[in-house]
Amino acid sequence: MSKIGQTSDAAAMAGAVGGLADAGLAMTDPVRGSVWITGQLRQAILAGRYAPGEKLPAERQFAASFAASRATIRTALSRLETEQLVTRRPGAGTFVNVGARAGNDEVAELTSPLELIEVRLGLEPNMVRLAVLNATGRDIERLASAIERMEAAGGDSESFTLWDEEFHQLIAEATRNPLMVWIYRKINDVRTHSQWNAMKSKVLTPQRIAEYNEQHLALYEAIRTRDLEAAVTIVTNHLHSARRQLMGANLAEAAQP
Amino acid sequence: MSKIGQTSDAAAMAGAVGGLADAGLAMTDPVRGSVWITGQLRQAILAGRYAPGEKLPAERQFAASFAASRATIRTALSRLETEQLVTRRPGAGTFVNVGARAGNDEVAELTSPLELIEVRLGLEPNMVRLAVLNATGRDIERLASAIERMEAAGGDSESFTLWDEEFHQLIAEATRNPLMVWIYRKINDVRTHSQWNAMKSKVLTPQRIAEYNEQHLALYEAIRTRDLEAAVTIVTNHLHSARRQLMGANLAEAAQP
DNA sequence: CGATTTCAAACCAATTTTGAGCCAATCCTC
DNA sequence: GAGGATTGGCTCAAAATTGGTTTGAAATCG
Repeated sequence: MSKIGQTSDAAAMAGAVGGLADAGLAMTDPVRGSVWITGQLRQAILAGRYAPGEKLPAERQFAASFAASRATIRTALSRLETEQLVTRRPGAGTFVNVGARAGNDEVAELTSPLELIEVRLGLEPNMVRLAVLNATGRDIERLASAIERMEAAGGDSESFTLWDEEFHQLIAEATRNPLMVWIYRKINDVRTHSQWNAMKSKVLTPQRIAEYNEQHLALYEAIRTRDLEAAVTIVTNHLHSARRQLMGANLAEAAQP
Repeated sequence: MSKIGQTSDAAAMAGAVGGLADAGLAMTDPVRGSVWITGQLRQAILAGRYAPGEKLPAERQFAASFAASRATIRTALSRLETEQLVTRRPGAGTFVNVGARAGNDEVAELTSPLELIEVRLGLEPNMVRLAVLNATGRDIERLASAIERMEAAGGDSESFTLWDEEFHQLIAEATRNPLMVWIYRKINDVRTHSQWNAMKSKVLTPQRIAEYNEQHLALYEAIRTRDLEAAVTIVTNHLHSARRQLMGANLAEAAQP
């Protein structure tokens, strides 16, 4: 089940990085046959692109979309029917079976670290802004105690990850905005589930952890003193550098297969 | 304000990577038949857009809103009646059953319209940015067909609300970012929830609907032509004006208890 | 070459959708 | 209370759509 999701992610990332090279080469396409189409549709269904019970587009429409013949589409759909993923009713259409849905956790699996950063980049500066404006004294106290614990903790990547997650959640709560808190809980979900973990050991060097801790401390100070501009700047810079490092790690990893 | 401009270089790289993930560019929309309409209405009821006991719009009006025949609407409503979600009384109308509310969504209940706007202000400009960079041809097509439906639909608040929600969700999907899609689904939940509905009739005047439609059209054009700056500007202005109007309505309401 | 797959076109049968019209119950205004 | 407007309930036949199937040629690959 989830095995497929993982492979698709890996394929997507590999394709993303490798694609930069063969962007202009346009070599022979990797088998755009019925098996490939089967995979595409299976992934689309599992990813929730088509909801359970939903009616899929008609075979003729798929044929046009995939630039394939209807017969090819039919063999692909037949496989999915064999896998109990869809049900076909003559005259009516093809429907996604109810058992074939992607749960909430699948979103976490499907989201790449880079995509995560992109979302955070839009969200966190604003979040910090709201935190500076709306944080209560109690919120600041909690942040302070979190900072204390940070300084007490060792520089290992494991405890850093845990602490980092909590720190961000506290900031989210400091906005006093229920929706923001909910969203950030989801983001933390993704953060822990995503392939970030795979390269965590490579990215989170002790030196870098120390650097991040400095930034966190500065951010806390900015929030405490209600220095809006500084807080936003710190977060923005932090995320930008994080993304830069992330992409660097991605490329480095893909360069030596 | 120049915050967005700074990210342009990095954004371009993100676009390059994300753009390659559209190997499934030949993906098609789910079919908009009676099953789809059933799902839309079911979700609307479960999300609380229509309060228990509330009277739904007439079948003929739904037919206009969904651009479908009345018979199609009737089969959809019949299914909802079978699910005990609604009750139909000849000559009177269709009413939401009292037990039809889904599990109380705390977040949607607790989030005020103003808090919602605050989150959207942080999220949507970035979302649109990613949409401009990553949207596939298929995404643009879907937006185009949505725009067509907008122009075909009447200016009533009912069909506007339905359409507006779909339009924003399409933009979220155009980012090709699973996390973004997930988050925006939640935002739409909150958006359509009760508190906003209470003042919907006051805020959504026909004139304002026309104004919003213009902005939506402009946004679509900006996305289609990949005009990043224009798209971000439109969204930002839109949200700011929405926020202004919202606070105005809030104040007016609070002024006369 | 031979085997497999893909393609294109056509037709069938099941199903859905549509459009029109009319009825009866209910609601609203005068 | 009377009358007009609105609403859901219902019928019916034509049109459109959809999966199922066949056939034969073309393309692909070992």
